[in-house]
Amino acid sequence: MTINEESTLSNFIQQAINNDNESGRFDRRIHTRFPPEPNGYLHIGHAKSICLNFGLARDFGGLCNLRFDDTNPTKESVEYVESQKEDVRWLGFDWHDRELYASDYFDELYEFAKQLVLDGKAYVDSLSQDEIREYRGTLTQPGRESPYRERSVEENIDLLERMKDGEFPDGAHVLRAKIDMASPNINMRDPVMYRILNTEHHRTGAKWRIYPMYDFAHGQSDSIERITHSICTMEYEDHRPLYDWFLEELGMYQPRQIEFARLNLSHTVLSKRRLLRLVEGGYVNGWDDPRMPTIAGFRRRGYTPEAIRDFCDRIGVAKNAAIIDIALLEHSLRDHLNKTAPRAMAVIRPLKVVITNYPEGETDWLDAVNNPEDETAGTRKVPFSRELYIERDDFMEDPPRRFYRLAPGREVRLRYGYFIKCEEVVKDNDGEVIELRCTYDPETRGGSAPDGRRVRATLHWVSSEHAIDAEVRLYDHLFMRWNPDEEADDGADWLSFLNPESLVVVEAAKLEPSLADASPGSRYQFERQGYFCVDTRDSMSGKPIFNRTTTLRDTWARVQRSQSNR
RNA sequence: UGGGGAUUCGUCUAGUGGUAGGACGACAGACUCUGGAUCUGUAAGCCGGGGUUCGAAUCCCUGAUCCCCAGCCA
Repeated sequence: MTINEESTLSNFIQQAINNDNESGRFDRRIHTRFPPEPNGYLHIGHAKSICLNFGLARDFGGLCNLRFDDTNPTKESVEYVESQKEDVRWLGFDWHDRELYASDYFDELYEFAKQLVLDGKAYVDSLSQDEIREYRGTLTQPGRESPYRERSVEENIDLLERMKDGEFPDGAHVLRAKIDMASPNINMRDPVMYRILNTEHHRTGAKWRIYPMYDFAHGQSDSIERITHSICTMEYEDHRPLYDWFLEELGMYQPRQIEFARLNLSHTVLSKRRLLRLVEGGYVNGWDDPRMPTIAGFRRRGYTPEAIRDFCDRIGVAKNAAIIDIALLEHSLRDHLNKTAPRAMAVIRPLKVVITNYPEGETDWLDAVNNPEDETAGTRKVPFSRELYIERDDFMEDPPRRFYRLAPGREVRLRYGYFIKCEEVVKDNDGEVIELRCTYDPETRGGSAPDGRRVRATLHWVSSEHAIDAEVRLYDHLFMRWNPDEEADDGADWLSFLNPESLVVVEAAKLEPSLADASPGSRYQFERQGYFCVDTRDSMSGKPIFNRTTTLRDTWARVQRSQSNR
């Protein structure tokens, strides 16, 4: 896949690394890490970080660790660890033997904490949670020092050990760094290093009763792993002075933290809280619902890792809050699927067509190209017979200007088949068109006329006798709004912007018979309609279910839109 | 007069004192047995105001707007 060399080679993080290489700051060594907290499913925003961190390591000939930031056992689980590993792997990245955990360093971290206490740089605070908040001050007012701030080293060590040994209930004490309660940066106002959590950890079991906070664990973990560039999102910029402070006070090797803007995607939400609400509120069917912006959701929807990686390369890396048009993701998707997905014919909303001059009971097996973008994909046979289905949308009794599909008296081509002409329209008592009676030209077999006659349209079709039935799930954007997070003028909230048509189920689509044994997860282009994949969860042999990954670009739809706007 | 960060086509993004470029999207056309793909072209931008300079997106001053921070979450 071609990547945009220009943009991938000129983002500010690459420049920073180049500078560090020139100055020899890290001995020209590059070592990054992707540090998810195993408390949920990875989403497209994480994909940006994964591609960035693993990509940098790849491009600069360095390494990238997978490190789980598992410092809060109340929210984390092995299930999440497993799903996150699967997602990183699926995206195409390999951490080799460096599957690491912040919890691997709990012993060392505890020793670091004791060292700071011994140095008079940390103390045990026994204020309640509310009191600590009160003492912290506000954004505009400095905080006040805790009455416990000047406890003796001996008392602090004693209390800390007893905290570790499980002598106290949750919240009784915390260990705090002694920095500056008047700092304009709230993170420096004696931040909490350890809190008591009488909870078992998914990896360390019942060993610990106290767990380190992010700020006390992350930098030291980076340092222990000899990370050179610790890349994180903008909200951690205010934490960088603290990151550096711990490492300096501890006299440890110091990586460089660099912040970039997290990804926002149009027509969806990416905050963990909102994603969780969608799942728990039943607005979608689980974390891997094909409408979810999770890696698992995209995978089930039929997206390819190549498409997501290409997207991450295209969006660039910068520091300003941006909302990327989801159309860009869809562009990367179509770009890859166009080259790789075999074509097939499927009629989603069938309209019966009888070829009146075609012999009854006869079947003609026609040659169809599997992928015009890939000669090696070969050809297949599709059956033609007297009774067919075409798409309802491909016929109009009273066609408007620029509609050049089938209409009474008009001739069109059936793809890889024959030219047919509509002779008669059959309706039911309600005036609904239920059948078309057409004639075919035997001379046009394969799709071209010996007399050089041309037709304006080519339609997809299936033979009714040979077609297989399938359920088709038509997915669309989850939200109707560019930015659902932005409150509406009338105060309506983000959930009210859910797209009621984000999933439309069609029970009885008609597929060409070659699709009968399509395996779960396999992707196709249904010609003239879009890319579809066999659902990996609900599809069963004999009763296939296809998910629409995305539509094809639709010029006719655009024409219709511009006509109705007039 | 709390701290931190940001602002370049509709949306992203390059630019590092010397012709504002690319991508997506939009529009127009060519081609086409997918109204797909492909190809060609068009429109579209430096947050505002001052200043420095032969020359400013870039340097200086000033203002505006947006984002993040007051978890014993990460």
